[in-house]
Amino acid sequence: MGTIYDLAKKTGFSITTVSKALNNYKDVSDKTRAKILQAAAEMDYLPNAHAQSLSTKKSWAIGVMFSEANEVGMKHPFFNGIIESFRHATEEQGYDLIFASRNLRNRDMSYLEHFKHRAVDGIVVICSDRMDEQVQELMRSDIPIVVVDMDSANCSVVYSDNVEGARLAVNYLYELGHQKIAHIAGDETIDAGAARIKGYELAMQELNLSIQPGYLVNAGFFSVEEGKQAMERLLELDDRPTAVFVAGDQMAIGVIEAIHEHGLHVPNDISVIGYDDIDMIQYITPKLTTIRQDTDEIGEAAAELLLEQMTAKERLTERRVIPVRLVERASCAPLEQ
Amino acid sequence: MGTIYDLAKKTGFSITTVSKALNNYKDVSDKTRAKILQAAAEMDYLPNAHAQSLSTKKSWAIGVMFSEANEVGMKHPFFNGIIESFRHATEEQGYDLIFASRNLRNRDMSYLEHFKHRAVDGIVVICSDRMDEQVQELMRSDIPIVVVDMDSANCSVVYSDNVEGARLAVNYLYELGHQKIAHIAGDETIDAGAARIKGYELAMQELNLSIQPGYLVNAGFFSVEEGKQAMERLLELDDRPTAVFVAGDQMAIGVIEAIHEHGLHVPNDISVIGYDDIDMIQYITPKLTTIRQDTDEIGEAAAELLLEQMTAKERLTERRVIPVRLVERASCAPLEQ
DNA sequence: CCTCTTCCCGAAAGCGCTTTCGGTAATTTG
DNA sequence: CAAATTACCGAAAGCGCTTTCGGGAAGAGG
Repeated sequence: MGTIYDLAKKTGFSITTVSKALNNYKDVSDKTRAKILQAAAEMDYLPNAHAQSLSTKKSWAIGVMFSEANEVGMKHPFFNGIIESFRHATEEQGYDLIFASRNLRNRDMSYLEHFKHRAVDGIVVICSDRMDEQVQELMRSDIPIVVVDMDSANCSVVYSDNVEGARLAVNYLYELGHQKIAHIAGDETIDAGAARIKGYELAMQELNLSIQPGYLVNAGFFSVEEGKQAMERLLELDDRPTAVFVAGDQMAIGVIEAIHEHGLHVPNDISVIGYDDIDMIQYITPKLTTIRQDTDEIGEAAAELLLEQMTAKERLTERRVIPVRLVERASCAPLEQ
Repeated sequence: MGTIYDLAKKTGFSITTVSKALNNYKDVSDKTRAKILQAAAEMDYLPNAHAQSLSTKKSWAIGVMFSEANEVGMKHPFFNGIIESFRHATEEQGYDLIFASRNLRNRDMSYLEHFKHRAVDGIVVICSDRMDEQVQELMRSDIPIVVVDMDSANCSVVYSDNVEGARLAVNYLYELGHQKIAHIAGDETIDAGAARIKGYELAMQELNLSIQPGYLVNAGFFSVEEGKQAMERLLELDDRPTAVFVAGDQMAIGVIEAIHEHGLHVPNDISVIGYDDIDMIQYITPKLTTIRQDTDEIGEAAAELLLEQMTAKERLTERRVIPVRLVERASCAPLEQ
């Protein structure tokens, strides 16, 4: 591989000139640039990123923080889709993603510390837990940062229009004739969960529908199992809902399972609508009607906001709300009188 | 944050001593070490990773290469599970993962070049395409490397016992009374696909069953759609199989869909067994019986082999074959005469 | 009391690269 | 043809850290 010193020796120029030739400075003649470039090609020269970063104070690396909370890590299809599109968008600009471990050779440190240690140019947080002290710390720091799927006043954020999504769902069910509409919700400590609850309540109010006791049930952290348990609570009610809006597709899967186990039919007995539009719901029975979050768009927006912030020297706090839409499949049916 | 120079100034020692104190050298007294450590804590000192790497020639970073081939990227649940467990295992040793983009500031370079540029300590390749020139180049290089889900003579590899897995599947179907067993296969250019074909043929032979014409159908690259199409070809046969072993769960989903659309029932009319055991197949109807690949184990083994190789200075070429097991669910039934 | 260890510490070189600044040679201008 | 630009190149400092090596001070041994 070799260094610029080797290149200098080989071509007879100084390392200064070599470096300039490599970096397209204008004060080096075409002839010498050509010589140097050729020599570089011949010896497979590659600049050392660490040396570059050290002297330019730019690392071309973006740190990503995933929530470890629910042990989902990079397995969750929704967050996955986002990070994948985020990666594509930043990669085009020449950035690499680095997933930081939290221990630096035994001594464990915070994410912020680790990212400072690595001297990343920016950070993306993909994690729904606003209570996480680590996330708070990141948001307080002065490193360019963008937060996904969570709101915050003091840094750039991008998330889906959850209120509107919930409204779409409720209105859709209403148009099918349903009035007894329940909501199986995500935990309120998670922004997405809270916003969907808000949208649900708003929509019900707008339609002059009252939310019956027990119709709003907290199902925690979006897992299949929690969804199932929540639905079982609804099924125990004397006055059962005829339709239920579920705050996440995974939960919705559990919901359908619970309904089936009760000997009831989806959608004939109970209509179910989910949230997210993860791939797998096209293959369950019945195919799930849901509110689609555009992970591509979210990832791209996040990349855009972060890049913006890395070039601007000051802290920006733009908020980008990505539209959602309803995807009609087979899990909702008109209410039969 | 500050540098060791600041620390030196603050404590009155030389940067040499500061560095030594920070790195637990034994030739610095407890008293001065304590002073330096405290000063470091007070000013939130963090070592600069680039400077460290530059002088130690160790970056504590592992490059990961994903297949971009089928546009799955990090979305595929199987590879995802692997990378997640790999990450956990390497993180414990203090390594960070870096997902390299392939363009360095406009000029696009190969993965190998990029990894050299970044001076990673090792590489993990999670990608099934052995024909990919980029992968070949990586394997030929002298950077420590481990390859997942693919075989190779000249670097460390880890993959599932695909031959045995196929055998398990076929034997299971045979024990249920099936004799007309078809195989919807992955492409032979992919090692996993080829090995499962081999296992299928071997098992059939061991059972003295003949593979009828048309019973071995190539379904390409493991997608739902391709699985569906392959099954449609089987359904057109005069002498239909009573059971089919499908080389991947996603394909199996398509297979089941095709069968249902033909007005037939799984498993009563046709038994289906998949491969992988991805999460979602527990939620389709019927729940898919499958051969489980242990992604946790695979990821850990990969980490282990890579770490081994990074400490050993020479090239190791260990091969680790991870056992698989059959997970019985509801998509296979005894053959009724 | 002198010599030999042992214990601490620091000077300096080096890792590979960027960038400022100044200087010489070539070119243009009037 | 003299003066003023312009074009091209290199010395040197700096980025933040590690590590070798040598030397002084203190303690141990005779």
